[in-house]
Amino acid sequence: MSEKPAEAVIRAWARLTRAQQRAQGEIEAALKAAGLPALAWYDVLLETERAGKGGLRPFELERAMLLAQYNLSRLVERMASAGLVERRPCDDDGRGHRVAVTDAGRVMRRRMWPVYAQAIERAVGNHLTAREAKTLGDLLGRLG
Amino acid sequence: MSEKPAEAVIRAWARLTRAQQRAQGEIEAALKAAGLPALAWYDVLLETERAGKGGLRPFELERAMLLAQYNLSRLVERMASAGLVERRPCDDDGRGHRVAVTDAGRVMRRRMWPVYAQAIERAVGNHLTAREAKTLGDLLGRLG
DNA sequence: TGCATCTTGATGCATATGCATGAATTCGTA
DNA sequence: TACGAATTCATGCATATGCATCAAGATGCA
Repeated sequence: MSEKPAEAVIRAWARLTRAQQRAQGEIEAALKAAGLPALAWYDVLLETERAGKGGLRPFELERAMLLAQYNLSRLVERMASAGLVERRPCDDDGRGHRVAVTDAGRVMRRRMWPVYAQAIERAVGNHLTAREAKTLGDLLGRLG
Repeated sequence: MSEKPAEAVIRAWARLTRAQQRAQGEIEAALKAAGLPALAWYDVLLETERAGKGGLRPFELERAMLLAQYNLSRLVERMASAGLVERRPCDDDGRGHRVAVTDAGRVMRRRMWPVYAQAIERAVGNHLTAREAKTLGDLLGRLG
């Protein structure tokens, strides 16, 4: 394994990056145009909502979001001072804490979703049939 | 058009981002581990080599790389002071200039390629059959 | 031609990221 | 239990990015 990549692999990689950059660019622009926070904030809100009442540990968020530790630490800090999440002491581990979404955070996520969803549709859905979208998702899942 | 995205579309988008981040992370790490410059530098070197003798205009690079204008301006500046590209006055347009690769730049790109190629294979090729890689590339091309 | 407008590119300033490291706590194990 | 190693998270400092704006040259058109 890990020899020279075939042409098709190189092309797939090049287009993967390009497609992602383009789509993300459009989506971020749509959010910003609507006066909403960036995508990363949405992801934190979603993960913390999914985690339920007790929230989750920063290192869990870090893995879920593929974010560097220091990066996540500061993201949470900014979101906390914006009132969208809160840090709570962690009973069973004195080193860390838990990050939980606030009511304002839940409201914000609901406000973001329609804009986000429409942008996804424009950037991705519009270019593919339903069948293609499924195939694409499956293939990308293999890389995950 | 542009209504609510289907589940498959949302999943495709989520995995697109995740797969790209993961692959890019691995590839950047491989380059860094080899003491080589980042991916963006490779792209500039490749584009300027492709452009041939006269190089190309910053705004062309900007579009080819989906990079913001100020961002590209500074990237070129750093690469120029590293001796990998050079800025030349532009005959037919006094506002701008041309960016051309230097010999050192060509050498650097050749040095980067084996590391880059192997990282692509590991991050992408290893997970897909040849047929799948082609399908993935085609589908991603539709988003471009 | 003359002047408003657009294009091209750079840059000051605020913000975000990367890197190295530190501080607190827990874990593994002798 | 005791203590070195590992985990969790924050932070100072350097670098990179985003935003607004500026300067200089091209372009269009009255």
